[in-house]
Amino acid sequence: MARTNDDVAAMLEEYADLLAITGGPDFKIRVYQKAARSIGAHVTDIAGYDTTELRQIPNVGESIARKVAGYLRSGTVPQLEELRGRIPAGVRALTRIPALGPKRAMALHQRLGVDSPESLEAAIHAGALHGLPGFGEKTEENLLHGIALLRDAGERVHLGVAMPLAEDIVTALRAVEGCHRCGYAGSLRRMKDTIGDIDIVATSNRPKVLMSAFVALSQVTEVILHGDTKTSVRTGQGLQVDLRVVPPDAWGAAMQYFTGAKAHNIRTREIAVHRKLKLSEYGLFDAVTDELIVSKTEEEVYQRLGLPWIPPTLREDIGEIEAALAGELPDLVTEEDVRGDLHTHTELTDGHASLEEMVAAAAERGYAYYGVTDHGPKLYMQQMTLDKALAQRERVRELDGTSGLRLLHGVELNIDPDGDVDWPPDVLAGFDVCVASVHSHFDLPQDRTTRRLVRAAEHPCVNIIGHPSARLIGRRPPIDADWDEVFQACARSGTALEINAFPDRLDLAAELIRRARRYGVKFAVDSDSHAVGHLANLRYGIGTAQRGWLTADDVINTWPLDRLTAFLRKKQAAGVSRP
DNA sequence: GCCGTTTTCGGCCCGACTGTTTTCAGTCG
Repeated sequence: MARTNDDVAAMLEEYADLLAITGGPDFKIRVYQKAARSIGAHVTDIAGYDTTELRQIPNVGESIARKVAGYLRSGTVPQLEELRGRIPAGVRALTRIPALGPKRAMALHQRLGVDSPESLEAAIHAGALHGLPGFGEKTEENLLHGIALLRDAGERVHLGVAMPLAEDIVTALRAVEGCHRCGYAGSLRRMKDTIGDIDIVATSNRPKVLMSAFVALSQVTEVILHGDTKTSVRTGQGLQVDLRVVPPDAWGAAMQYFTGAKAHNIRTREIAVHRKLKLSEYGLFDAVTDELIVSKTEEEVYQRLGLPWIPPTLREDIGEIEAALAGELPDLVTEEDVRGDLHTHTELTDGHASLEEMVAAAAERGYAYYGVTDHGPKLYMQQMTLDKALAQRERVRELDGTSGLRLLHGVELNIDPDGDVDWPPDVLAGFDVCVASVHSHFDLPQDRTTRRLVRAAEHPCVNIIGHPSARLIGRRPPIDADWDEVFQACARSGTALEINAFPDRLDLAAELIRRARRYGVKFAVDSDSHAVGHLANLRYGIGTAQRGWLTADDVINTWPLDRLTAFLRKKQAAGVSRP
């Protein structure tokens, strides 16, 4: 079930879209978009807020507060209903066609009665657009292409798809003659869990050479636009890749410009304007004389705006500007802080490598400790038994300490629909670490799912709730729980929440991490590796932890071993009663 | 419609590319 805030944000976005289609003033459209973002990013649920409370939220003033309060009460907003009455829903859908915006969507609707992508396609084939001002032959062609693209929707891809592709392209471009620097920016650098397109920034004094090399890459199947400083292509899997080339001295300004979410960039450019400056991808300039002030590094750009450097993973305009101004940016956890992995598998259950191979790979990564957590017996297809687990424990103890790596023998338990787990407490007490996860029954009603997770968290032997929402990005929605209640149970019982680093999970998601953190919950960033190559996925989990504003102190597997083991044992020692 | 170390009124981010234009509007990121 969508949270109230997301529901209200969607309502305000629709209002902004309909304003744009009806030709409303730009500043008004922007304000509704800004209010939608602020409410979407607001950490507490606004259900039950009155207008006074609503107005405390940035970009929510008298008028929007009144609309939202009315919406919370009655589920409707008269002004929105009025616009909906004038603009069929399909006209808003038209603006999702690439290269067709609100202005021309409205023109098509008014002049031809077009009210959906399907009716636009029919109108083009019928020749109805001939003679319509602003719609030439080439435009018709582009619109048909856009409709086709929309139809077999190039879905957003997860980090595990986008990152390797971006790294390949960056590597190829760095080898091109005249390329000074090259890197990826955009949502990929912000480590967003899904990526709509890839932004690449390069510096060179000979941009044309780079552009030619770019469009000639083997991954490229279509050139969308091809200019001297900006070129966009589409890859075989339908992903758009943009390359921007700027002069070598503009590297910092360009990376700043192309990394931030749009909202973050608007904020930084507004700050520039207030200081009589102008910020673009070429640098920070004096607004009056147009004289260049800084451009070489991101640090310089932020510094001249009166801000500390803001880590890419925070650049969403969800409070990082305010935190930066107040000197309260979190000291984010990094991959270097991580001392071990606490959720991994071997071929004893569904892993693809032996215990020895996994341990060697973990040692290679320089970990201080490493948890082996094969599945418990309740996941029947894995055929786990207590004897097998105990035999594995003996082997783990033999390997412990070799290559300087302390091994923890653990288990990934299955949380059943009632919140119970595989083995009785006396068996579980023998494990060094217990992860417990949901693997089935994903669509229970909210109250049952909440109780299920709360009971698992309160179990005296469960240390970590694995992939807590059980989502699979693009394939399975998160389970529906009252997360605030779950987070409180975790904080109360000393149970950590996992940030599962598998790129199609990234679970918990950043928004829920930010909410959980407010209750004082601790986290474990784990790879859930089923093969040696998966250990490196941890970086995606760290990116997600950063997007959740976590510091190393929030993440138990950055702690020294003695602090970690104290945390893992504390529950049982405290004798938390079995629910 | 919102906001304020420039302001309670008067502002509101910036630049590239395309297509249809003869200098610019629309769209995008």
